[in-house]
Amino acid sequence: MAMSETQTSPDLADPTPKQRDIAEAATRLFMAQGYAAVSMDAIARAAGVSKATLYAYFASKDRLFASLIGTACTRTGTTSLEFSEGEVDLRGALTQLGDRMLRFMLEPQSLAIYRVVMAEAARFPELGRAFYDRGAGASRRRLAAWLEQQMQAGRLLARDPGLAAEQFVGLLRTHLHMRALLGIDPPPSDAEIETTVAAAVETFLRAYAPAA
Amino acid sequence: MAMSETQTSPDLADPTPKQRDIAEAATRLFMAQGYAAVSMDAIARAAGVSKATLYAYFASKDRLFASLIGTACTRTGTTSLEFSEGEVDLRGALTQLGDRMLRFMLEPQSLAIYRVVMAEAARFPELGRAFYDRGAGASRRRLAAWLEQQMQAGRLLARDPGLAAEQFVGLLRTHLHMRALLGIDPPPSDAEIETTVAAAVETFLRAYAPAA
DNA sequence: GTCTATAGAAGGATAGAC
DNA sequence: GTCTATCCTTCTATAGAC
Repeated sequence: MAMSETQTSPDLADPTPKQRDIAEAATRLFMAQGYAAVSMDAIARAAGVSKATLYAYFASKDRLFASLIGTACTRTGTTSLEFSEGEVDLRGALTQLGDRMLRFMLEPQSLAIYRVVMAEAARFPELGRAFYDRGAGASRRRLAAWLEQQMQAGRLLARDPGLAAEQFVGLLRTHLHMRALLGIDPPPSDAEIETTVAAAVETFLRAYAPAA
Repeated sequence: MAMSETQTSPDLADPTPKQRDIAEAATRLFMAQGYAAVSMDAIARAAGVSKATLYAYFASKDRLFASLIGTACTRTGTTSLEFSEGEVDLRGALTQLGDRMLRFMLEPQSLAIYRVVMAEAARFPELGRAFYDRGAGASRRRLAAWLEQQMQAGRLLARDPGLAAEQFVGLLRTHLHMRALLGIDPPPSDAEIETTVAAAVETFLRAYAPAA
């Protein structure tokens, strides 16, 4: 539980096939069921190895979980958002950006990692930080920088770009997202997503567009 | 696990002292640690009763959890939001409303229940529904109805009031909320909250205020 | 490195005394 | 109704054979 740094962590950069099997099975199970509900037995079974092999690669359940979820945070953090440079159709750019971000947030993978990190952030504080810094926080930084460019170019009103970025994301993250997180209804349709994005862009532009 | 409805559930409307002790202890533990991480032993110990007594009141761990968290959803769902009637200082009303909603969302209790319901919604689907219907969904309905009144009175542009309500809440739920959920930093200061609310109201009004 | 087998602790749930 | 004591299962982790 102390998560000491002395033990060998497997080199996930160059995994053996078994390491890959273990990592994939364990990640899938942890994301679906959370930390406490998944046993090392279940992981070993799902990975097709024995528990002894599992423990040969990962010193403990704690470290296995922290390592895998941390890695998952990094992987999902690298969502490539493309920010148009130079002269820009602002509405089009925001729509494309919003569409990409919202679809990403609604992916089962994203929802699962969000759920599990939130649930375990108290027990694994470094996961909360990793998730934020590599995920939402990183997106915020990049979006804020891009919005600041647009502000300096006079295409948006000069406001706090960080706050503007958060507001844009907030406008995207309507109850569509919450309901998906809660597993209340089937995945939203393309039409619902497009409606939400268009409305977010519309509101954002009405608030941030310079007076014509 | 099947959560059948045949078993006696304790009457939580008129609880004995022991029922109260059990309910309080178990709710606190479940909210802090999640379903799987809390043992019936731990609950019995925290409540000052034996496990047998625990099982005299609740047929299983499943039912104990579902009953308590469902109750907690109902309790927190009844956040009294006051909606000003008649002629209204719209900015003032929205600011007051936003302040109240954001502070409520940032309360440790609210964050804890949000986390645990998200984490367990797959195993306890009725909890996801209860949480939404009695919490965010109910607020949305009431806020949407109030916004619709304002729209009909000509104080706001006529738009989809449900979407407008979600956007207002989305503007409030910035990274302040996410960081609090992830336990990343200490509770936000009054100043941070007020800034966030003021910015949300400003953006919302710029988008929804009729042309002067 | 990988397995089978198992130790030792903790889990949910119950029997039986009072 | 409440307790103590216990059953059986499952858990994490490891020893020892190959």
